[in-house]
Amino acid sequence: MSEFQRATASPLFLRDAELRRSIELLYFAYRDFVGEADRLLNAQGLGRAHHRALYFIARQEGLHVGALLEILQISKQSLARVLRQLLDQELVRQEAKSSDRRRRQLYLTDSGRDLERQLVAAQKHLLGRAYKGLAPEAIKGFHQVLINMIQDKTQAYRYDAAQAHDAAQE
Amino acid sequence: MSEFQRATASPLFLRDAELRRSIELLYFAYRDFVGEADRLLNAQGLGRAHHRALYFIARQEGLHVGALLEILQISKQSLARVLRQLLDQELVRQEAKSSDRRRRQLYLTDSGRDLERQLVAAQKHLLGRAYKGLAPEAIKGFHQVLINMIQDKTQAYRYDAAQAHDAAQE
DNA sequence: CAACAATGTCAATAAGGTTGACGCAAAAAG
DNA sequence: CTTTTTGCGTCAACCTTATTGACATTGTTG
Repeated sequence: MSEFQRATASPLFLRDAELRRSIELLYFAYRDFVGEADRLLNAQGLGRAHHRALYFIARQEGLHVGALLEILQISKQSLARVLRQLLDQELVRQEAKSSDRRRRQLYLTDSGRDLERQLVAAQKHLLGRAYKGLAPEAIKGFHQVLINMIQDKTQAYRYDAAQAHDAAQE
Repeated sequence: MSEFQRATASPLFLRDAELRRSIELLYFAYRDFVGEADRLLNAQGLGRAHHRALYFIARQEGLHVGALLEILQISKQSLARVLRQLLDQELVRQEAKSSDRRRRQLYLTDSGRDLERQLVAAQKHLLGRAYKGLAPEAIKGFHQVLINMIQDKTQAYRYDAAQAHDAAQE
Protein backbone atom coordinates (compact mmCIF):
# COMPACT_ATOMS: atom_id res chain seq x y z
CA MET A 1 0.00 0.00 0.00
CA SER A 2 1.50 3.31 -1.05
CA GLU A 3 1.57 6.43 1.09
CA PHE A 4 -0.84 7.96 -1.38
CA GLN A 5 -3.35 5.15 -1.01
CA ARG A 6 -3.08 5.25 2.75
CA ALA A 7 -3.53 8.99 2.76
CA THR A 8 -6.68 8.83 0.71
CA ALA A 9 -7.99 5.77 2.46
CA SER A 10 -7.54 6.78 6.07
CA PRO A 11 -8.06 10.03 7.93
CA LEU A 12 -5.99 8.48 10.71
CA PHE A 13 -3.01 8.47 8.44
CA LEU A 14 -3.57 12.11 7.63
CA ARG A 15 -3.52 12.93 11.31
CA ASP A 16 -0.33 10.96 11.68
CA ALA A 17 1.33 12.76 8.79
CA GLU A 18 0.26 16.12 10.18
CA LEU A 19 1.64 15.16 13.55
CA ARG A 20 4.92 13.99 12.10
CA ARG A 21 5.16 17.28 10.30
CA SER A 22 4.82 19.14 13.60
CA ILE A 23 7.38 16.93 15.23
CA GLU A 24 10.04 17.40 12.67
CA LEU A 25 9.39 21.10 12.20
CA LEU A 26 10.01 21.45 15.90
CA TYR A 27 13.17 19.39 15.67
CA PHE A 28 14.67 21.30 12.73
CA ALA A 29 13.55 24.72 13.94
CA TYR A 30 14.89 24.21 17.43
CA ARG A 31 18.16 22.88 16.10
CA ASP A 32 18.68 25.94 13.94
CA PHE A 33 17.53 28.21 16.71
CA VAL A 34 20.13 27.06 19.20
CA GLY A 35 22.77 26.50 16.52
CA GLU A 36 22.85 30.23 15.90
CA ALA A 37 23.95 30.98 19.46
CA ASP A 38 26.16 27.89 19.70
CA ARG A 39 28.52 29.25 17.10
CA LEU A 40 28.97 32.48 19.03
CA LEU A 41 29.54 30.58 22.25
CA ASN A 42 32.08 28.15 20.85
CA ALA A 43 34.22 31.10 19.85
CA GLN A 44 34.47 31.96 23.54
CA GLY A 45 35.05 28.40 24.67
CA LEU A 46 31.58 28.18 26.14
CA GLY A 47 28.70 25.85 25.44
CA ARG A 48 24.95 25.75 25.48
CA ALA A 49 24.87 25.18 29.21
CA HIS A 50 26.61 28.50 29.78
CA HIS A 51 24.16 30.18 27.48
CA ARG A 52 21.19 29.01 29.48
CA ALA A 53 22.74 30.19 32.73
CA LEU A 54 23.60 33.58 31.24
CA TYR A 55 20.15 33.87 29.77
CA PHE A 56 18.29 33.29 33.00
CA ILE A 57 20.63 35.45 35.04
CA ALA A 58 20.13 38.26 32.53
CA ARG A 59 16.37 37.81 32.68
CA GLN A 60 16.34 38.19 36.40
CA GLU A 61 19.55 39.60 37.79
CA GLY A 62 20.09 38.88 41.45
CA LEU A 63 18.46 35.49 41.39
CA HIS A 64 20.17 33.01 43.63
CA VAL A 65 21.72 29.68 42.79
CA GLY A 66 18.80 27.60 44.04
CA ALA A 67 16.38 29.49 41.83
CA LEU A 68 18.54 28.86 38.80
CA LEU A 69 18.69 25.18 39.67
CA GLU A 70 14.93 25.00 39.77
CA ILE A 71 14.56 26.74 36.44
CA LEU A 72 17.16 24.69 34.62
CA GLN A 73 16.28 21.42 36.32
CA ILE A 74 19.81 20.13 36.24
CA SER A 75 21.89 18.81 39.10
CA LYS A 76 23.78 21.03 41.47
CA GLN A 77 27.08 19.77 40.12
CA SER A 78 26.23 20.45 36.51
CA LEU A 79 25.34 24.00 37.37
CA ALA A 80 28.36 24.39 39.64
CA ARG A 81 30.77 23.54 36.84
CA VAL A 82 29.08 26.00 34.51
CA LEU A 83 28.93 28.77 37.09
CA ARG A 84 32.56 28.25 38.04
CA GLN A 85 33.62 28.88 34.46
CA LEU A 86 31.40 31.92 34.15
CA LEU A 87 32.79 33.32 37.39
CA ASP A 88 36.39 32.58 36.36
CA GLN A 89 35.87 34.30 33.03
CA GLU A 90 34.28 37.21 34.88
CA LEU A 91 31.06 37.05 32.94
CA VAL A 92 29.05 36.56 36.12
CA ARG A 93 29.62 37.74 39.66
CA GLN A 94 28.20 36.52 42.95
CA GLU A 95 27.18 38.45 46.00
CA ALA A 96 25.81 37.21 49.30
CA LYS A 97 22.27 38.40 49.79
CA SER A 98 22.19 40.87 52.66
CA SER A 99 18.99 39.53 54.18
CA ASP A 100 20.23 35.93 54.03
CA ARG A 101 23.92 35.60 53.56
CA ARG A 102 23.69 31.92 52.65
CA ARG A 103 22.12 32.84 49.36
CA ARG A 104 24.48 33.95 46.63
CA GLN A 105 22.85 36.29 44.21
CA LEU A 106 24.02 36.16 40.63
CA TYR A 107 24.67 39.19 38.47
CA LEU A 108 26.18 39.70 35.05
CA THR A 109 29.37 41.68 34.76
CA ASP A 110 29.63 44.22 31.97
CA SER A 111 31.32 41.73 29.68
CA GLY A 112 28.75 39.09 30.66
CA ARG A 113 25.98 41.45 29.71
CA ASP A 114 27.71 42.19 26.42
CA LEU A 115 27.93 38.52 25.56
CA GLU A 116 24.38 37.83 26.62
CA ARG A 117 23.12 40.68 24.47
CA GLN A 118 25.04 39.35 21.53
CA LEU A 119 23.40 35.97 21.98
CA VAL A 120 19.93 37.41 22.34
CA ALA A 121 20.54 39.60 19.33
CA ALA A 122 21.35 36.57 17.21
CA GLN A 123 18.16 34.81 18.25
CA LYS A 124 16.20 38.03 17.96
CA HIS A 125 17.35 38.29 14.39
CA LEU A 126 16.32 34.73 13.63
CA LEU A 127 12.94 35.08 15.32
CA GLY A 128 12.32 38.45 13.81
CA ARG A 129 12.88 37.02 10.37
CA ALA A 130 10.58 34.10 11.17
CA TYR A 131 7.84 36.49 12.31
CA LYS A 132 8.24 38.80 9.34
CA GLY A 133 5.21 38.97 7.11
CA LEU A 134 3.08 36.85 9.41
CA ALA A 135 -0.21 38.01 10.84
CA PRO A 136 -0.17 38.85 14.55
CA GLU A 137 -2.56 35.93 15.06
CA ALA A 138 0.02 33.56 13.63
CA ILE A 139 2.57 34.67 16.19
CA LYS A 140 -0.06 34.52 18.89
CA GLY A 141 -0.85 31.00 17.78
CA PHE A 142 2.81 30.10 17.91
CA HIS A 143 3.00 31.31 21.48
CA GLN A 144 -0.24 29.67 22.47
CA VAL A 145 0.81 26.25 21.24
CA LEU A 146 4.14 26.53 23.03
CA ILE A 147 2.45 27.54 26.26
CA ASN A 148 0.11 24.58 25.99
CA MET A 149 3.03 22.26 25.41
CA ILE A 150 4.62 23.21 28.68
CA GLN A 151 3.78 20.61 31.28
CA ASP A 152 4.42 22.40 34.50
CA LYS A 153 2.91 25.81 33.98
CA THR A 154 4.11 27.02 37.34
CA GLN A 155 7.64 26.46 36.05
CA ALA A 156 7.30 28.78 33.08
CA TYR A 157 5.49 31.45 34.96
CA ARG A 158 7.24 31.16 38.27
CA TYR A 159 9.64 33.85 37.12
CA ASP A 160 7.02 36.59 37.05
CA ALA A 161 5.70 35.63 40.44
CA ALA A 162 9.17 35.29 41.92
CA GLN A 163 10.21 38.64 40.57
CA ALA A 164 7.15 40.35 41.97
CA HIS A 165 7.74 38.58 45.26
CA ASP A 166 11.39 39.60 45.41
CA ALA A 167 10.56 43.15 44.46
CA ALA A 168 8.02 43.32 47.26
CA GLN A 169 10.52 41.87 49.71
CA GLU A 170 13.49 44.06 49.00
CA MET B 1 14.77 52.05 36.99
CA SER B 2 12.17 49.34 37.54
CA GLU B 3 11.04 46.88 34.90
CA PHE B 4 7.71 48.63 34.99
CA GLN B 5 9.18 52.02 34.28
CA ARG B 6 11.32 50.63 31.49
CA ALA B 7 8.32 48.89 30.00
CA THR B 8 6.24 52.02 29.91
CA ALA B 9 9.13 54.24 28.89
CA SER B 10 10.55 52.27 26.00
CA PRO B 11 8.97 50.35 23.13
CA LEU B 12 12.40 48.78 22.62
CA PHE B 13 12.12 47.15 25.98
CA LEU B 14 8.71 45.81 25.08
CA ARG B 15 10.15 44.22 21.96
CA ASP B 16 12.94 42.73 24.01
CA ALA B 17 10.52 41.32 26.58
CA GLU B 18 8.37 39.86 23.85
CA LEU B 19 11.39 38.30 22.27
CA ARG B 20 12.59 36.87 25.55
CA ARG B 21 9.18 35.39 26.05
CA SER B 22 9.41 33.60 22.72
CA ILE B 23 12.87 32.35 23.52
CA GLU B 24 11.98 30.84 26.82
CA LEU B 25 8.69 29.43 25.67
CA LEU B 26 10.63 27.59 23.00
CA TYR B 27 13.13 26.39 25.57
CA PHE B 28 10.57 25.11 28.06
CA ALA B 29 8.22 23.68 25.44
CA TYR B 30 10.96 21.82 23.62
CA ARG B 31 12.34 20.48 26.86
CA ASP B 32 8.98 19.06 27.86
CA PHE B 33 8.36 17.81 24.36
CA VAL B 34 11.47 15.67 24.20
CA GLY B 35 11.33 14.78 27.89
CA GLU B 36 8.15 12.81 27.27
CA ALA B 37 9.91 10.46 24.86
CA ASP B 38 13.15 10.41 26.82
CA ARG B 39 11.48 8.67 29.72
CA LEU B 40 10.19 5.90 27.46
CA LEU B 41 13.61 5.51 25.87
CA ASN B 42 15.56 5.37 29.10
CA ALA B 43 13.47 2.41 30.15
CA GLN B 44 14.89 0.58 27.13
CA GLY B 45 18.44 1.74 27.69
CA LEU B 46 18.24 4.07 24.71
CA GLY B 47 18.67 7.80 24.40
CA ARG B 48 17.54 10.71 22.36
CA ALA B 49 20.00 9.92 19.61
CA HIS B 50 18.33 6.56 19.06
CA HIS B 51 14.97 8.24 18.98
CA ARG B 52 15.99 10.53 16.17
CA ALA B 53 17.35 7.65 14.13
CA LEU B 54 14.22 5.57 14.71
CA TYR B 55 12.06 8.51 13.84
CA PHE B 56 13.64 9.25 10.49
CA ILE B 57 13.88 5.60 9.53
CA ALA B 58 10.19 5.22 10.29
CA ARG B 59 9.36 8.30 8.27
CA GLN B 60 11.11 6.94 5.23
CA GLU B 61 11.86 3.26 5.50
CA GLY B 62 14.59 2.08 3.19
CA LEU B 63 16.65 5.22 3.39
CA HIS B 64 20.37 4.59 3.39
CA VAL B 65 22.97 5.53 5.93
CA GLY B 66 24.29 8.53 4.04
CA ALA B 67 20.82 10.04 3.80
CA LEU B 68 20.35 9.68 7.52
CA LEU B 69 23.69 11.34 8.11
CA GLU B 70 22.63 14.30 6.02
CA ILE B 71 19.34 14.66 7.84
CA LEU B 72 20.76 14.41 11.32
CA GLN B 73 23.92 16.37 10.56
CA ILE B 74 26.02 14.41 12.97
CA SER B 75 29.29 12.64 12.35
CA LYS B 76 29.50 9.20 10.84
CA GLN B 77 30.81 7.76 14.10
CA SER B 78 28.03 9.18 16.20
CA LEU B 79 25.49 7.62 13.91
CA ALA B 80 27.44 4.36 13.66
CA ARG B 81 27.33 3.82 17.41
CA VAL B 82 23.64 4.52 17.53
CA LEU B 83 22.86 2.29 14.57
CA ARG B 84 24.97 -0.51 16.00
CA GLN B 85 22.89 -0.53 19.18
CA LEU B 86 19.65 -0.42 17.24
CA LEU B 87 20.80 -3.30 15.06
CA ASP B 88 22.00 -5.33 18.06
CA GLN B 89 18.68 -4.82 19.81
CA GLU B 90 16.92 -5.82 16.60
CA LEU B 91 14.94 -2.62 16.38
CA VAL B 92 16.39 -1.83 12.97
CA ARG B 93 17.62 -4.04 10.17
CA GLN B 94 19.89 -3.32 7.25
CA GLU B 95 19.74 -4.58 3.70
CA ALA B 96 22.07 -3.89 0.82
CA LYS B 97 20.29 -1.99 -1.91
CA SER B 98 19.97 -4.22 -4.95
CA SER B 99 20.83 -1.50 -7.46
CA ASP B 100 23.93 -0.44 -5.50
CA ARG B 101 25.07 -2.95 -2.96
CA ARG B 102 27.32 -0.42 -1.20
CA ARG B 103 24.28 1.35 0.12
CA ARG B 104 22.67 -0.22 3.15
CA GLN B 105 19.02 0.54 3.39
CA LEU B 106 17.53 0.84 6.83
CA TYR B 107 14.23 -0.65 7.92
CA LEU B 108 12.45 -1.01 11.22
CA THR B 109 11.82 -4.46 12.58
CA ASP B 110 8.41 -5.19 14.09
CA SER B 111 9.63 -4.39 17.57
CA GLY B 112 11.35 -1.28 16.25
CA ARG B 113 8.10 -0.16 14.71
CA ASP B 114 6.33 -0.85 17.98
CA LEU B 115 8.76 1.30 19.92
CA GLU B 116 8.68 4.07 17.37
CA ARG B 117 4.90 4.14 17.46
CA GLN B 118 4.97 4.32 21.23
CA LEU B 119 7.25 7.31 21.04
CA VAL B 120 5.19 9.07 18.41
CA ALA B 121 2.05 8.33 20.39
CA ALA B 122 3.50 10.06 23.44
CA GLN B 123 4.35 13.15 21.44
CA LYS B 124 1.06 12.96 19.60
CA HIS B 125 -0.69 13.06 22.92
CA LEU B 126 1.28 16.07 24.06
CA LEU B 127 0.82 17.94 20.79
CA GLY B 128 -2.82 17.00 20.59
CA ARG B 129 -3.39 18.46 24.00
CA ALA B 130 -1.49 21.60 23.04
CA TYR B 131 -3.63 22.02 19.91
CA LYS B 132 -6.87 21.36 21.72
CA GLY B 133 -9.22 24.28 21.74
CA LEU B 134 -7.07 26.39 19.47
CA ALA B 135 -8.27 27.82 16.21
CA PRO B 136 -6.88 26.17 13.08
CA GLU B 137 -5.16 29.47 12.29
CA ALA B 138 -3.25 29.25 15.56
CA ILE B 139 -1.85 25.86 14.60
CA LYS B 140 -1.14 27.12 11.12
CA GLY B 141 0.69 30.06 12.65
CA PHE B 142 2.68 27.68 14.81
CA HIS B 143 3.77 25.73 11.77
CA GLN B 144 4.48 28.83 9.75
CA VAL B 145 6.78 30.31 12.35
CA LEU B 146 8.66 27.03 12.70
CA ILE B 147 9.08 26.75 8.95
CA ASN B 148 10.43 30.29 8.80
CA MET B 149 12.87 29.52 11.58
CA ILE B 150 14.45 26.73 9.61
CA GLN B 151 17.61 28.01 7.96
CA ASP B 152 18.20 25.51 5.25
CA LYS B 153 14.80 24.97 3.74
CA THR B 154 16.08 22.31 1.41
CA GLN B 155 16.97 20.31 4.52
CA ALA B 156 13.47 20.18 5.88
CA TYR B 157 11.88 19.50 2.58
CA ARG B 158 14.49 17.29 1.08
CA TYR B 159 12.63 14.31 2.42
CA ASP B 160 9.64 14.76 0.14
CA ALA B 161 11.82 15.27 -2.89
CA ALA B 162 14.06 12.36 -1.98
CA GLN B 163 11.12 10.07 -1.49
CA ALA B 164 9.60 11.02 -4.82
CA HIS B 165 12.99 10.57 -6.43
CA ASP B 166 13.56 7.16 -4.88
CA ALA B 167 10.09 6.05 -5.80
CA ALA B 168 10.68 7.07 -9.38
CA GLN B 169 14.00 5.26 -9.40
CA GLU B 170 12.96 1.92 -8.04
C1' DC C 1 42.81 -2.64 -13.20
C1' DA C 2 42.61 1.84 -11.00
C1' DA C 3 39.93 5.21 -8.92
C1' DC C 4 36.19 6.49 -6.38
C1' DA C 5 32.10 5.91 -3.24
C1' DA C 6 29.50 4.14 0.87
C1' DT C 7 30.06 2.15 4.99
C1' DG C 8 32.11 0.40 9.25
C1' DT C 9 35.47 0.67 12.76
C1' DC C 10 39.41 2.05 15.84
C1' DA C 11 41.41 5.47 18.94
C1' DA C 12 41.45 9.61 21.37
C1' DT C 13 38.96 13.52 23.13
C1' DA C 14 35.40 16.87 24.82
C1' DA C 15 31.02 18.74 26.70
C1' DG C 16 27.47 18.12 29.51
C1' DG C 17 24.93 15.50 32.26
C1' DT C 18 24.30 12.14 36.51
C1' DT C 19 24.61 10.43 41.83
C1' DG C 20 26.52 10.28 46.37
C1' DA C 21 29.10 12.03 50.02
C1' DC C 22 31.06 15.56 52.66
C1' DG C 23 32.25 20.34 54.50
C1' DC C 24 31.11 24.87 55.77
C1' DA C 25 28.71 28.97 56.92
C1' DA C 26 24.52 31.03 58.06
C1' DA C 27 19.81 30.91 59.54
C1' DA C 28 16.13 28.95 62.17
C1' DA C 29 14.37 26.17 65.80
C1' DG C 30 14.63 24.20 70.24
C1' DC D 1 22.90 28.96 73.38
C1' DT D 2 22.99 24.63 71.34
C1' DT D 3 21.09 21.84 67.66
C1' DT D 4 19.13 21.31 63.30
C1' DT D 5 18.24 22.73 58.81
C1' DT D 6 19.31 25.19 54.63
C1' DG D 7 22.15 26.95 50.68
C1' DC D 8 26.07 26.31 48.48
C1' DG D 9 30.53 24.35 46.79
C1' DT D 10 33.31 20.52 45.83
C1' DC D 11 35.46 15.84 45.30
C1' DA D 12 35.15 11.41 42.96
C1' DA D 13 33.34 8.37 39.68
C1' DC D 14 30.66 7.60 35.84
C1' DC D 15 27.47 7.78 31.44
C1' DT D 16 25.88 9.52 26.93
C1' DT D 17 26.45 11.92 22.99
C1' DA D 18 29.05 14.24 20.29
C1' DT D 19 33.70 15.27 17.84
C1' DT D 20 38.08 14.30 14.35
C1' DG D 21 41.33 11.49 11.89
C1' DA D 22 42.91 7.33 10.03
C1' DC D 23 42.14 3.13 7.91
C1' DA D 24 39.87 -1.31 5.93
C1' DT D 25 36.31 -3.30 3.23
C1' DT D 26 33.28 -3.82 -0.29
C1' DG D 27 31.18 -2.50 -4.46
C1' DT D 28 30.71 0.57 -8.59
C1' DT D 29 32.58 2.76 -12.46
C1' DG D 30 35.76 4.76 -15.96
